[in-house]
Amino acid sequence: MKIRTRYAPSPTGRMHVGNLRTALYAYLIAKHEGGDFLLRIEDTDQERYVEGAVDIINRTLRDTGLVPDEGPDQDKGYGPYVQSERVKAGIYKKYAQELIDKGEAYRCFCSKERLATLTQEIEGKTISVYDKHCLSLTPEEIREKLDAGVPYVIRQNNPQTGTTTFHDELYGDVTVDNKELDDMILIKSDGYPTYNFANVVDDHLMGITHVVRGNEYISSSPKYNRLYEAFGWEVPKYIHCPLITDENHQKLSKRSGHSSYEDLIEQGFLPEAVVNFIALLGWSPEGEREIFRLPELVEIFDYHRMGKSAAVFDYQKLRWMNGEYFKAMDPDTFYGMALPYLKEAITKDLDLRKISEMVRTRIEIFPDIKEMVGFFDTLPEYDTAMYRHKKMKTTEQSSLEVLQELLPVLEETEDYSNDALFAVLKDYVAQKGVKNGYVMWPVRTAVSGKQTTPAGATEIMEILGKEESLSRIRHGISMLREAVN
RNA sequence: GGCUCGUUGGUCAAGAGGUUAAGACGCCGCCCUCUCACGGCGGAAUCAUGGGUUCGAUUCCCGUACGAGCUGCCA
Repeated sequence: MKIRTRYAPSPTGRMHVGNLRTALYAYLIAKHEGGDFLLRIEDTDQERYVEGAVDIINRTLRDTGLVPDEGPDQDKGYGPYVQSERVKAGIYKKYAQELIDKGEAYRCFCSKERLATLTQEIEGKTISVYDKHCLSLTPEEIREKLDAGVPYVIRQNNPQTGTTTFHDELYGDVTVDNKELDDMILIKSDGYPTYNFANVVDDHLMGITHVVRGNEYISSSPKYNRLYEAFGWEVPKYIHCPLITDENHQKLSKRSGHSSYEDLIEQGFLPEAVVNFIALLGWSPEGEREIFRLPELVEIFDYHRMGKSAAVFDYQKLRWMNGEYFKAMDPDTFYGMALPYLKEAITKDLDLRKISEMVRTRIEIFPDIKEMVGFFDTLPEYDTAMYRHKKMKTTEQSSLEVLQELLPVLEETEDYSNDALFAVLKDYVAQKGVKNGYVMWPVRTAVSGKQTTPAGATEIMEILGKEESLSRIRHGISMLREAVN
C-alpha cells in the first residue's frame, strides 16, 4: 500500500522549528517509500487564527522543498484540505452523530459555571475531570434542551474500567488505565471540532497511513485509538517525534529568539542548512556523514533510526553547518546572496566580488559579513599596540622601521595586483633577512586597522588600490612615530 | 497531585550483554599560513543512581532521582 503522510499545522503564526521537523519527517517517511505527502490546515480554533499564517506555511514548505503532493491548492479527491471548509461541509457533525448513535459519544449541556465546580487546584495546576453528568440525561431532557437552544458540546464516552493500549513505531506499546481517559470534547459549542476529533476523522478520510506528530500527543493517543475503534476504522501507524528543547531543556519557545523557521532565515541561515540541521535533531543516519541535502535525506531516511529523547537545539552547531553550506556553494550563487550584506558594509566602489570570495569560507551566517569587511570602507581607529606581535617578533619600533622603508618602494610600485605586491614584499623580506610575518604583520595592520582580517596584506591592498593603501600606511607611520617618541 | 514518556561527554549522537564506548559541534594544542578562516593532525570530556539477572552489564528487569509532556470548548 502506498504510504500517505500529512503535515497538519494550525495557522497561528510563524512555523516553529519543532513543527517544521515534524513536517520534514512526515515528508521523508512518505518520499522515501515513494508515497504522498499532504498538507491539511487545522484552523478549528477561531481565536488563535492568525491572518496570513497560511501563507507563511505555504512559503516555508516551498522554500524548504517540502512540497506537498496534495493540499488546499491541489485537491486530489480528498478535499477540502482546510478544516473550516470541512466544517461547512458537515463532515464532523455527521461522524459525531454516528458516535452518538453508537453510544460512544454524548451531548453535554453543562454550563461553564458547573464545569468550574469540577476543577481543582493541585500544585498550582488547574485540573478538571468531567464527571459524565450529561451522559445520564434522558432522551426527553436532551430534546428539551435542544429545543430551548441550550448550547452543548459533544463528548467522547470513554469506559472507566479496563485499559487501552496503542502502538507507536518508536515507543512501542503504551497502555493506560481507562479511568485516566477523560471524556474529551469532540465538537465544541461553536460547532467546530476539536483537534482531537478532526484529526482522527480527517486522517482516516484522507487515507493517512502513518501519523507523524509531536510527542506531546503520546498521552492522548489512547483516546484517539478508541475513536478509531468506535468507528471501526483501521488504526494508522503512529510515529511520535521527540521534543526539541532550548539549552535549558525547556520547550523551545519564542523567548529563545530562534524558535521559528522565519527567525532563522532572518538571522542569515540558509533553508538547506536549517533542514539539514533539524533532520539530525532526533534522527541519525548510518555512517559518519552529516551534510545532506533534501534529496539525499529522502534517499537514506529510515524512521526506525529516530531517537526517543528530547534534543537540545544547538545554535552553535547550526551556525557551523550553515558555514559548511557556504563553503560548498559556488562563488556566483554566494555572491548573489551576500551582495546585500556587502553593500550594507561597503559604500565605496570596491571589488565586491573579490571580497565576497574572501568572506565565503570565513562566515557562518550572512550578518557576520559586516563586521568582517567594514574596514575596507573606512579604516577603523586602532591602537598602535596592535603592531606588537610576539610570534611575528614585531614591535611598534620595528613596524615603524618596516613601514618607513617600504613606503617609497610601494610608492614606486605601479602594479597593485596581489601577486605583484606580494613579490615586492617578498623581495624586501629577503633583502632584510627576516621572516615574512615581520613585514606582513605591520603592513596588514596599517592597511586594515584590524587584528584579524579575511585576507592577507597584499590581497587587501589590491582591493584598496594604490592611493588608499599608501594613505593608510602613511597614517600608520605617523601614529607609530607618535607612539614611539 | 495523577498519568505517560525519556536519561551515553557541555551539545547532537553511534553502539552493543564481553568494544581502546564511533563520529560531529564547541573547547584546547600542534602543523599549514601574508593575520584570521579553511585544511590536516592530536587532546581533554560520556554510559544519572541503587538493586537484581548473568561468568560478565552502559546494554535486559525492578526501584529511585532528575527532566519533559499531558491533565483546555489549544493544537
